Amino acid sequence: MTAILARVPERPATKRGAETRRSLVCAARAVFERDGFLDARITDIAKEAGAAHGTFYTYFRTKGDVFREVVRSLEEDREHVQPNPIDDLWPKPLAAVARANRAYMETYRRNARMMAIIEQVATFNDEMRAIRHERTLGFVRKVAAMIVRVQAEGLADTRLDPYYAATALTAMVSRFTYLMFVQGEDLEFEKAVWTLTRMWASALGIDGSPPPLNSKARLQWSE
Amino acid sequence: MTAILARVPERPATKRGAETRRSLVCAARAVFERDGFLDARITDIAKEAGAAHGTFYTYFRTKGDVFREVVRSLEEDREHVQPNPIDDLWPKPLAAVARANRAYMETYRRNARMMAIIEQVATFNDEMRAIRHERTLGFVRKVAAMIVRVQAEGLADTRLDPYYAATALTAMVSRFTYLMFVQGEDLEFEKAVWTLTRMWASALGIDGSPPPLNSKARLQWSE
Amino acid sequence: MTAILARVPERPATKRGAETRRSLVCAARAVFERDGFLDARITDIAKEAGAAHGTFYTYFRTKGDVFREVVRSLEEDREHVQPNPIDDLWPKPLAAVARANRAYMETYRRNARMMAIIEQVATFNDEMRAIRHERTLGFVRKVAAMIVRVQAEGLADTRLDPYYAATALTAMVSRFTYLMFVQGEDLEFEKAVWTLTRMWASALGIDGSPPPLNSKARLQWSE
Amino acid sequence: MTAILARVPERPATKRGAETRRSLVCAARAVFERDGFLDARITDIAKEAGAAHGTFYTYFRTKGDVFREVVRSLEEDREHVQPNPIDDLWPKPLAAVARANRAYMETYRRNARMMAIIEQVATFNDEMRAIRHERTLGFVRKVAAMIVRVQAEGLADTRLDPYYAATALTAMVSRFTYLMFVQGEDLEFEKAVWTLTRMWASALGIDGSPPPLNSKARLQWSE
DNA sequence: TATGAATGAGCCTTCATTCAT
DNA sequence: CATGAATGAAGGCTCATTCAT
Repeated sequence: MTAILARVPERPATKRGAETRRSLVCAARAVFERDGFLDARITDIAKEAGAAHGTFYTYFRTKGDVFREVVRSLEEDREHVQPNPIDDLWPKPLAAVARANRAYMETYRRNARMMAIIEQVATFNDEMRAIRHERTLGFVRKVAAMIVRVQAEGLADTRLDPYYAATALTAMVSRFTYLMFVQGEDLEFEKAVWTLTRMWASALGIDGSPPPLNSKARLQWSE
Repeated sequence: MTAILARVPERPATKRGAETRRSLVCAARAVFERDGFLDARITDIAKEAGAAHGTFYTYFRTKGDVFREVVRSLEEDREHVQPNPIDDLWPKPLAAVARANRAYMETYRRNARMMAIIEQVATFNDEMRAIRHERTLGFVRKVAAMIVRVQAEGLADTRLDPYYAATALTAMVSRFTYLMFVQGEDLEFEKAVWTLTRMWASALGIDGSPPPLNSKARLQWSE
Repeated sequence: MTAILARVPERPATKRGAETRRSLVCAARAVFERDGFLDARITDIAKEAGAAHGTFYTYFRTKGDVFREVVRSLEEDREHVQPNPIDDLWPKPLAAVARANRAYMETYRRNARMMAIIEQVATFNDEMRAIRHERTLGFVRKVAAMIVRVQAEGLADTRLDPYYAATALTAMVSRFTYLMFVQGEDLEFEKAVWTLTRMWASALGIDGSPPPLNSKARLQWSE
Repeated sequence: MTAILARVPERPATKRGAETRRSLVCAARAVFERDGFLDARITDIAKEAGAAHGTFYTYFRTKGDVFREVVRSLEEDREHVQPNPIDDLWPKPLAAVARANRAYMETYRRNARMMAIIEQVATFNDEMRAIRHERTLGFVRKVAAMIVRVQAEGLADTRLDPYYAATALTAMVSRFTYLMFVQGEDLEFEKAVWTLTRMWASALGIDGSPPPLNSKARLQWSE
C-alpha cells in the first residue's frame, strides 16, 4: 500500500485494453464485496475478471490502486438519486435536510457492502482515511453554513456553535446509516428518514411541523 | 495427517508466569497502539515484553487472543471516571445525560488509540463486531428506556419512536467522539459535552435551560 | 479470522509448467528415498528440483500430496516386468505362481527404498494404510480364488480355508521380500523365488515336481 | 533421537523417585498407544503421569529413551503365555510349532497397538530397526535349527535350504499376525493358529495328521 | 527431586510482484 | 497486450530441551 512505484501502468491504448481494464475494476469490486479488502487476493480479482494473474499488473500497480478506482466509481453513483416529492412536505428549510438525508441514505444502502470495506481500509490506510475525512468535512461545512444561515434568520438556537452542531448532526446521520445498513440493525427506511430529519430540526431548535408519519404514508413510501 | 489436539495455553501457575503473561498483554497493547492490529507481529509483542517469541505461545494461541485480553482490560478502565459537578448544573433529567456523555468521552479519549484499533478489528472479525455492536445496543436500550420515561412525563416529543431516537442519539455521540479523538478533529472538550447534551435534549423536545457556557466556565473546566 | 478458500493448486497450463511439476515429483522421490518421508523438507524437494520453495506450492499443497503422486508413479512401474522362461519349467498351476512371485519381487527390488517409505507413511497415515491394505487384499482375493480352483480340481488340501490360506501365503511372500530388500537380508534372488514357490505349493498340498535348482541354473539366473 | 546426550539421568535414588519413574513409563505407553510415537509429546506423557513437564527430564533424556523402556517392558510380557493343551494334539514335531505360533500370536494380540508403534519407530530409527531385526533373526535361527533337525530325521523336504525356509515361515506367521491384529483383518484366532501350523508343516513337507478343527473344538478354545 | 516457565531451532505457508514467452 | 510460471520476503507455529526456584 505504500510500496515505491516501479512501473506505472499506462492508460490502455487499445479498445481491447480498455475493456480488460474495466472488467478488472468490476471484478475487483465483486471480490472486495465478497472477501473484504484484506482477504481479497490479486489472483482472485484476475480470475473473477477472466484474466490471467499477470494481466492485473498491466493496469494496476497494487491492490490499493484498483481499490481507489472502485471507490471513484462509487462517487458517480451519487447522481442516480432521484428527488422524492414526499420530502417537500416539510416546511421550507427542512425540505432540503430531508432530501439530503434521504439521498445519503439511499446511496449508502445501495453500496452498503463497499461502504463497509471503505471503513475497513480507512482503519489502516492514511490515504483512504484522508479521503473519507475530507468527505465528512465537506458535509460538515455545508451543514455549518446552513446553520449559520438559519441562525441569522432567527429560526435556530443561536447558542450553538455552528461547526460543533454540524459535526454532531453529520455524525448522527452517518453513524445511524452505518448501523442500519452495515451493522444490520433492522430499521425501517422511511421512519428513519423522518426521525433523523425531525431530530435534526429540533436539535437546532428549528420549529417546523413535520409531515405526518402515518401508516398510509409509510405504505406508500417504503420499499 | 495426525492427531488433532486442542493445545490450549493454560493459566500461569506461578507468580512469575502471571507476571510474564501480564507483561505480554501490556506489550501487546503498546504494539497494537503503535502498529495497529494488522501490522502487529507476534514477534514484536514478545520482543516488547522482553521475551522470546515462543513465550507468547505459552500464554496465547493467536494475536486475536491477546487482543481480546487487551480489550477486556479496557472495560475495567470505565470505572475510573469521576463524576464532574459541572454536569449537575443541568436541570433534572439532563444532568444524567451530561454525566453519561462526559464519562463516555473521557474514557474514549483516554483509550482513543485502542478504540481506533477496535474499529479496525471489527471491520474484519465477526466476534469483535458482535462485541462492539452489543455494546452499542446496550447504550441504545438504556437511552430508549430513558426516552420512554421522559415521554411518559410529558417532557419529550411523543411522536418519536424511542428506539429510533435512541439509536440516533447514540450514533451522534459515539461518532462525534470518534471524529474528535480518532480522526483528530480539533474540538474543545467542554464545549463538545455541552453541545452534545444541549442538542440531545432539544432533539427529544426536552426543554431545559442549560448551564451557561461562558469563557470563565471554560477556563475552569477544560483541560 | 477470515474467509477460508480452498487454494487448490491447478494443473499446469503450459509445457514449462508441466516440466517443472514433473521435476518436482522426481525430486520428491529422490528426497524421500534419501531422507524418508518424515525428514523430507519441502524446501529440500524444491531445491533438489532447482526451484524456489514457493514453486512447490504452485503445484502441491502438502508433502503428502507429492508423496501420493510419487506412489502413483510407482504403480506404472509394475508393467515393466518381463516374463521369465525359467518360471515355465514348473508344472502347470505352479508356473503362474512362480511368475507372480518373481514379478512381485522384481518390482519390489527395483523400488525397495520407496517401498520402505510407503511402510513408514502407512504407520501414521490412514489414507496410505488403506491404499496398502487394499492392495494386499487384492492379492489375497486373487490367491484365494486360485486356491478354490485348485481345491476343486482335487489338487490341493481341501481342509484349508481358502481365504486364510491365501492370507498366509501373501503374508509369507510379501514379508520375505521386505526382509530381503528393505531389511537387507542377504539372500539370493533365484533361490528365494524357487523356495517361496516350492513352499507355496506344498503348503497347499499341491504335489508338483519343481524345476531343478542346481548351481548351473543359479549361475545362469542370479544377478 | 540422535541427539548428543548432555546429562544422563541417573537411576532414581529414592523410593518416591522410582515411583515417579514408573508412572512415567506407564503414561508413556498410554500416550504412545493413543497417539503413536510421532505425535506423542513429552508434555502429554508428563501430564498423563500427573507430573510436571520438566520432571520427565529427571529420568529420561528423550522420547526415544522412554520408548526403549516401554518396549523393554513388553518383553517381560512374553512369559505370561500359558501353554495350551490343545496344541499337544498335533503329532510330535508339530506340537512345538503350534505352541510357538500360539504363544507369538497371543502376545502380539495383547500388545497389538504397541507392536504397531514399534513398526512405526522401526521405519525411521536405526536402533529400533536393529532390535526388531535381531528378534526376527532369533526366530529364524531357531526355526532353521528345527528344520535341520527334521530334515535329518528324514521327515522334511531336504531340497529346501533351512535358512530360506525358516525365513519364509517366520515371515508368514509374523505378517499374518500383523494383518490380523494391526491391520484389523477379521480372522478367527483358533482357525488362524490351526491354518498356520498346518501350512507350516506341509510347506516343509512334514506329513502329520492335524487335530480336528470342528465347531465343538472351536467353542472350547476360542475366546 | 519436582516444578513449570522460557527459549529458539526448525519448518511451514502465503501471495504480491516480476518476467520470459 | 496477455499469459501464467517463478520467486522469496515475511511471518506463523511447535515442541524438545534447559534452567532457576
